[in-house]
Amino acid sequence: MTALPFIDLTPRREHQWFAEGITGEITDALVQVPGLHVVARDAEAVLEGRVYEAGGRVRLSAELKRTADGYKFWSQTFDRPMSGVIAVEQDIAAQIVKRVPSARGWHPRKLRHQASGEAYQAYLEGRSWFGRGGVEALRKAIERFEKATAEARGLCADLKQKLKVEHIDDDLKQYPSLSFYRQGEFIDLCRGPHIPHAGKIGAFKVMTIAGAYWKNDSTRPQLQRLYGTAFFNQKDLDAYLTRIEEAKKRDHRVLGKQLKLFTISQMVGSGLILWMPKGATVRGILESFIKDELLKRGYSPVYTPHIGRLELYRTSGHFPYYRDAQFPPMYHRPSAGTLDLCQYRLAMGEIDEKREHDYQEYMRQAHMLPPEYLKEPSQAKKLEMMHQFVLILLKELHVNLPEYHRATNHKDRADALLKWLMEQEGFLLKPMNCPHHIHIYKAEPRSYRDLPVRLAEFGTVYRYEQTGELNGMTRVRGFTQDDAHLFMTPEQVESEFRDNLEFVLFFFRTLGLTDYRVRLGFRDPASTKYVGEAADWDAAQTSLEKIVKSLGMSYTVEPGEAAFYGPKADFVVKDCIGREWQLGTVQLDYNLPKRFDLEYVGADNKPHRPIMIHRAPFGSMERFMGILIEHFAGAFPLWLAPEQVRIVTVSDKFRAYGETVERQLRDKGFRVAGDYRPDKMGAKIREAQLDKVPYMLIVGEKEQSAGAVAVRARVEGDRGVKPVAEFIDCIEREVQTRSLTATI
RNA sequence: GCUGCUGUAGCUCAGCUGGUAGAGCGCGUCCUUGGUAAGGACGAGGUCCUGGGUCCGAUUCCCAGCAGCAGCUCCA
Repeated sequence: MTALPFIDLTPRREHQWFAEGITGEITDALVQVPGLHVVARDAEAVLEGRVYEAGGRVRLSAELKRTADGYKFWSQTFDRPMSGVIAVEQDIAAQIVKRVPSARGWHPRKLRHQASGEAYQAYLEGRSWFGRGGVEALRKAIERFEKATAEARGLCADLKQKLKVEHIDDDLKQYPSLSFYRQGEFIDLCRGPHIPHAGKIGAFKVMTIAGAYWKNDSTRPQLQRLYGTAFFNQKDLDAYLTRIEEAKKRDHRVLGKQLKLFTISQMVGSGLILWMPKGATVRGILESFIKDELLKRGYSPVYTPHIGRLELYRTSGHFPYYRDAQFPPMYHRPSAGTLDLCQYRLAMGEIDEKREHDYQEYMRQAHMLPPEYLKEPSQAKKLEMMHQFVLILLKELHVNLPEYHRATNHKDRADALLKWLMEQEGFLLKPMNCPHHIHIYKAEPRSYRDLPVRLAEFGTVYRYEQTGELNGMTRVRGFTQDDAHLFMTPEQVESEFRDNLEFVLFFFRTLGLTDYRVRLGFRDPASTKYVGEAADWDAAQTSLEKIVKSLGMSYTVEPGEAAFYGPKADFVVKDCIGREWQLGTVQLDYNLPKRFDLEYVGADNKPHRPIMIHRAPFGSMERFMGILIEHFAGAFPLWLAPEQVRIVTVSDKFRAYGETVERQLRDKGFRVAGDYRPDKMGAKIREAQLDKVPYMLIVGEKEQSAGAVAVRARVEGDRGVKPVAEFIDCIEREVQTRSLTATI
């Protein structure tokens, strides 16, 4: 091991936790991570800036892929469990080491017992990979070889890579042969391609490490995944990192705070947006903009309440289908909630993790949680205990439910309970507006002459999103959709759908949103989550694609992305760090009209079933606002800016004149503020710049005597002195045309 | 929900492996009355996320919870 490189993992506070040599062992262990090659080089490169190497350079490599940003690389997911815990630097380095598989006798050993805490040292036993191959091994070419599938399976089994074996059995056995890559003695099943050898990587950085489900399936085990990026040289890497930093400055969560657009309070609840005056101003302008357009296009405004009876959502299917993503139902009888929970689980026939906590809580409150329940490992027995609990509850409530008692299995018991629950008055915070709008449609008989009926509302809905999904304004638990539901004859579907796509495009164009993609969400034929007849789906999907084609839009068809009731076209945009969000959406629905038994009278004087379109050009005001903040980097165009003009006085003496200018602008309907503090003008200008106010009007001696203002545009700077009236003309025009200039 | 990281003043963060905390910006008061991105002085402001535990002593170490961040899963 003499001249061999090693990683020095600097512990958080001191160095003496690790015996010298341990670091080499860690490198050694890293080598064994499937898909991760460790390369020794001459340089002082660091891993995440904190892992130093004595005589060489550590590099990670794996699949390289060219992207718009350069090269990206990521490791394969690890194949074996970890067994060591190391207290080192708090970030990446520790994570890598922590996750290294145990193949070579990786032993954690308690090093020292602090007053309370424990520190661990970990060390490896066994021969060193470097020890045998040395640096030369790392410079070896990465070679590809192929094996017949059966042989390949055997090789993976020999390497004790059980997930690879599983992968072959599940998905790869259809291929006659499989490819491997080898560097020295490291062998990995991989489709490739690979770089010729790891030395090709000039600079890399491990970006993040995170869990990922095996085969992206949340019921399967979770593995660790390393994300990194690699470039041919350090300069390109630095440039890339700088670009990322710049992008993060556009983050709507950062700008929203800085510019006082919105806030989120833990007390009010996570995922619930509090729109501050400036954010609310922008939203209000957007809403009026939409409302005006809707009126022009023949929509009728409606208002509906924020809650509805559970029965409504049972009929629509939303309550049973999205049960876990909703706030709990509200029953008048408190115990009905508990029975509802039991009914749900008896119906499912399993104890789901998500509801277990709630269930135990109810049981505990009812003094009905026996220790046996907690210890019971069998799901079937737990369900049986739940059933016994229901019996007691029914008795105590004096609920006579003969059907429940007669039932011999959980499914029938669940049905009996459901029947009772349906008689109980219960409400749900509305997760969707459509059921309410449907009942407006149903409130009067409809003739084909009335169609299409277009009902629009800024409808606020509530969904209990998983904690891990919440994200600023883009993923929240309460949001307002710029929603509308259209009811029409089959003949009208095509033109209505087309109009709506154009509608969305019109908004996006107005706001300068050009970087989006169109996604056609179709049914996944293999999935059971969809309702309705296959024939309806096929018809809907075919006509949808036809319309999109005829509009000349580029799009991708994505099976499995449909709503449960119908196919849809979504407009998807990226946020400042490249994550995709669905904004505008137009959805076809043949199912809800059936569920709610909607009708219209046709020309033949017979009842017919209308077809529905759900559409929301912005998606939700919250998400749209979030994306818009990032799109404009907080610098809204004049027509949207919460503060359009700021008066800046050169000194205190000109306050009175400043106020007359302010009044003139306000009378014309502009959003204007005056900064009359006795600070230096330069400081006040700087503040207005940072507040991203489009126009500053500097007033002092010169302006006062001329009845004018010195105009400073946020982007171009000083534009010279103008009479007030002339300035007003200018900005009136800019607002009317919804100009997007000066928004950088 | 899962994996990992983080949680200190209004904001951004520092606090050197345990002895009741600091900076910059912001805020307040006073001085300064100026010409296109930061004038100066003084001052106020903190349950160090919450709850347990270890210890003579915990912001610091341990456990649990909550919240935020990144990724995965989900997204009507």
